[in-house]
Amino acid sequence: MIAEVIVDIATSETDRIFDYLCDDSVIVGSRVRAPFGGKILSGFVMKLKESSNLPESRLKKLLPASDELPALTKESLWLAEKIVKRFRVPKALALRLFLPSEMRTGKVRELYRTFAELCVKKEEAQIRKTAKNQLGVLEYLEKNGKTETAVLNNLFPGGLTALEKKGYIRVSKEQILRDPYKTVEGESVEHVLTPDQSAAIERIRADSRTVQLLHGVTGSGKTEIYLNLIAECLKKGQSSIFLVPEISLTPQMLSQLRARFGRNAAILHSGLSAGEKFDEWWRLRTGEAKIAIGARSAVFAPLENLGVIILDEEHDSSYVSETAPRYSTFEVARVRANYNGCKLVLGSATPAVETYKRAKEGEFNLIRLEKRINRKPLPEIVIADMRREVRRGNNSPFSLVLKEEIEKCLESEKQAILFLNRRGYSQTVICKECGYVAKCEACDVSLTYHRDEDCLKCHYCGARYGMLFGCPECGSRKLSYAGTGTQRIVESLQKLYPSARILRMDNDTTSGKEGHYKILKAFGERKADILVGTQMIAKGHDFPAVTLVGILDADMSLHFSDYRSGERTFQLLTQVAGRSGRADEKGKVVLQTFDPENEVLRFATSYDYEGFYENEISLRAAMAFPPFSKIVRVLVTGEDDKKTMETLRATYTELEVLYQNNAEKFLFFNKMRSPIKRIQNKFRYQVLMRLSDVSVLPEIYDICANARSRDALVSVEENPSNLS
DNA sequence: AGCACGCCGACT
DNA sequence: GTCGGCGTGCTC
Repeated sequence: MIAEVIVDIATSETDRIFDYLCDDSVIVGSRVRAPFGGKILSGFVMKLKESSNLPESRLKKLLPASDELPALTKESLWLAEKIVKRFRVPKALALRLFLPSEMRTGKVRELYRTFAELCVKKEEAQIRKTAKNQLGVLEYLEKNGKTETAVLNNLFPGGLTALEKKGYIRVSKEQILRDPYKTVEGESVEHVLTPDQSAAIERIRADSRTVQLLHGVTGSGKTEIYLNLIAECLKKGQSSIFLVPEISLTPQMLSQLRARFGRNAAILHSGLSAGEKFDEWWRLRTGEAKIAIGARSAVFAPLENLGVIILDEEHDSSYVSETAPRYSTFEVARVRANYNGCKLVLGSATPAVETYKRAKEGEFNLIRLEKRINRKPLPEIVIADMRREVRRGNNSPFSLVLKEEIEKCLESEKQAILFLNRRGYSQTVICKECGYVAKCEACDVSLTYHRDEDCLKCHYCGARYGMLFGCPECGSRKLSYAGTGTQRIVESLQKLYPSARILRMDNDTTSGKEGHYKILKAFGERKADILVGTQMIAKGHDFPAVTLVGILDADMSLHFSDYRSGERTFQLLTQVAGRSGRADEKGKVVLQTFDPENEVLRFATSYDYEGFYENEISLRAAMAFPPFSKIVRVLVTGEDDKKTMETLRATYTELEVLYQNNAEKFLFFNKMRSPIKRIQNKFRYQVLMRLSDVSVLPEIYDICANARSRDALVSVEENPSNLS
């Protein structure tokens, strides 16, 4: 028997079939070990055949495989092929998406995990009193008996290895599936649907379209609808995928899911250990678990016979992969839904403009949930005009209204969240007296200040503008070139309220997910009165005692140099506002801005999505921004500036032919240096295009796949979220 | 992605 | 005269 194998090296050089001799125990879709160029690599069996074009003497034998069940299903192989075609990525790269990364990097050894147990009495062991970790291990084992080594290594680093060397401990492997949620107690919850929820489910069932969009305000009970749909599938023996933004897999959410579905659900999230992730994946593959819950990558869950796919918080930017293949979770989910003949249910309080447009045009079924379940009003949003504050001589980051509210909050022993809206690294110029923002004359997006060249640039057309020293509108010299950091906010806050307990959370200060979680937990336990942070505090956790949310600089994201900044701001503000007044107390939100007349802010304060959408879509149409066009960036990066430039030139020449033959499909076409010229020692050049017709996209991918060389990488991004 | 093979510059 | 740089090509 001959196996057609793709070796797990993601380069174009090795991206072809290699034939191997094998026996008939090998199955299509399984992972195998293959001798390749003097090394043993893992590979994927794509096909089996009787004979090869090569003489048998030149073929090598596959090593005996251990997979009794192939890692990849028929559907996985089919979907991988689709991804290869769509993004022109090496097959190995597409195939990797379907396996837990831990499986590939060799961190997981099959289905085993290791246990340690004492093989001598604790008294017999001779250990120095100072060896705390070794003593710790001994004590733990005496008390708890046989224990997983991972637990011990975590609690007493190093202790185990030392004891093992001395022979006091026996380590054994056991084939046990890890259950990461053993300790999570599920309290079973009553789930009676409201008439609105039942009606929504009925409408989803009755509609024949694949994609269903649930548009419902925060608290309208979307989650219950999802869970109901999933439960329905489970009853019929069908499987389901439930996709959520990574951040929303909070402990509360996990226990809720656990309570509802028990071991039928496999929950894939970044907090799991390598082994746990693998086992959850394996439970899905074997069919033991029929529900996959997780972030973006869970869309590749190895499930068969799907009954429904749910994509919650559909607008969330984490659903777009930022590394190749740059798939959109929505696109993959829809392809899978079509393959399985099942529904894809999108849900959001603030759908992406593009999604909403397609729903309104009838491509997706649009279902609105207007009422909140508990009938509680949404918190009141007050706009504070920061221009007036500056004119009155208040140069602090806090408006008078906000100060008053903070004082009230502290007096009544409630909690407050102050939200600093700093996005990314780019900075815009804003006049502190009239709210003027420097924009590109051609593109109508905010200009970005570049410190290195001391100029302003438009990231969409590459135009350069000189620095401003006074406001062109009002002549004021009070121009702000940078936002204020959380550090400074905390300092001035502490000065104002010396006795207040303040917590700070941002990317610079908190290391890793653990750190974030710890801070949120401390705040939830009311160990602080005020939490100051960036957008990472916008989502997730419920803080019942929070009655005030202050948005310090609503303008920062509004004037971010991106055509989606209005959309992002509306989504962000809606989300942040939802942090206030979660329990009985009525919440309040103070929104500080230099641009109080701004439409996006106006619509956000009245929770008017429809109004926001109509306004936004007409702006997009006027400027021919997506969804009325597609922005495509071809990025060329390489360590050698000259060679990178040469690759750019070659790529550009090819693309230019395409452009000239299809000029009517292009709204914009040009090459330029990237706004950030060098990242991680790699020089960056780009060809920026805006297409009115995407039919040339496959050719763009082709050109770029052929253009990449040993010296430079050529990648294609569609509607990139960040043009640096 | 590695690794071997191979052709030109700085040494013993 | 040799050692070693890394450009080019191959791996079933």
